[in-house]
Amino acid sequence: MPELPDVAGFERYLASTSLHQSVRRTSVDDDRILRGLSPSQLGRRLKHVSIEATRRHGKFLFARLSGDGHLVMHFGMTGGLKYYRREDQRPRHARVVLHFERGYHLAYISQRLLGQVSHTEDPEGFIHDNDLGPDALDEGFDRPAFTQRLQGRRGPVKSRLMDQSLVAGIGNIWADEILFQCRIHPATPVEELSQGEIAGLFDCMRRVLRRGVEKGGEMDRLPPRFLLPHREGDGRCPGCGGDLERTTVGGRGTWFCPACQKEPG
DNA sequence: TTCCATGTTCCGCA
DNA sequence: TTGCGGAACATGGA
Repeated sequence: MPELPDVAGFERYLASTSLHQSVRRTSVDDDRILRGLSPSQLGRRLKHVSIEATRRHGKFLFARLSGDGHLVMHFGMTGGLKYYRREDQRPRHARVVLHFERGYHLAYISQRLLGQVSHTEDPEGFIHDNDLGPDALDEGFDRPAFTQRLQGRRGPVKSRLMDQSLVAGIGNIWADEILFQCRIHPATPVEELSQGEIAGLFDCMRRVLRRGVEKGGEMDRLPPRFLLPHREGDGRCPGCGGDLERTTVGGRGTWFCPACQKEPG
């Protein structure tokens, strides 16, 4: 689930449940989820410390600590957060759990272990070191900046949209939605897009992701004119009513409307 | 049983 | 040297 809209939902969830609560202890269920620090190092970082603020960049979620630095979370292909009271409410695949002084718990969930939990002193440095482009919804990110970052790039537009070093936050699901709303075929080579199409793509990206964030990433709450509710549903294009098609672009399963999104060339 | 999955990284090739 | 495509990774559901 976790692309930009979902992680934005996790950020709100984290901020509404877990701020300003001192951590009594931390448990790590599977240390393969940790990057660059051991379970005991994480435990020391978090002991008697609270989360004071949250921040998201692309698919990464940062939690600023009252001690030093920030807790960093990435959710891989499956994952999320759950705040709970009783131990029998502990979710399956909880890999890291913060146990708060007042008796509540916050679980970081990652079924396939493709996510990561780490620590950084400096989110800006972390973003740079991980070669992340600007967040797709960053206020300061605009059409000219997007166009410039696309300059000289090649390959299917969908693959470039999912390239985190170009723009951070878009994954396989929302890339399909953006391209559908923009009426661009996902396999279109990015070097074949006109300036106007690139500008339109940027606008679609912002509009679609903002709507996704509003809905907290929940597909069934999206407007019916969106592609996402139809790909697992009736399989029909909400624009023309024709059958949606599934293909592979850049090795990833891709849904599109063959009538509305014209084949390149 | 086999295939597929909303992500990232690493390796080979152009 | 740089950038792109595909495989690998780990787990579980259809």
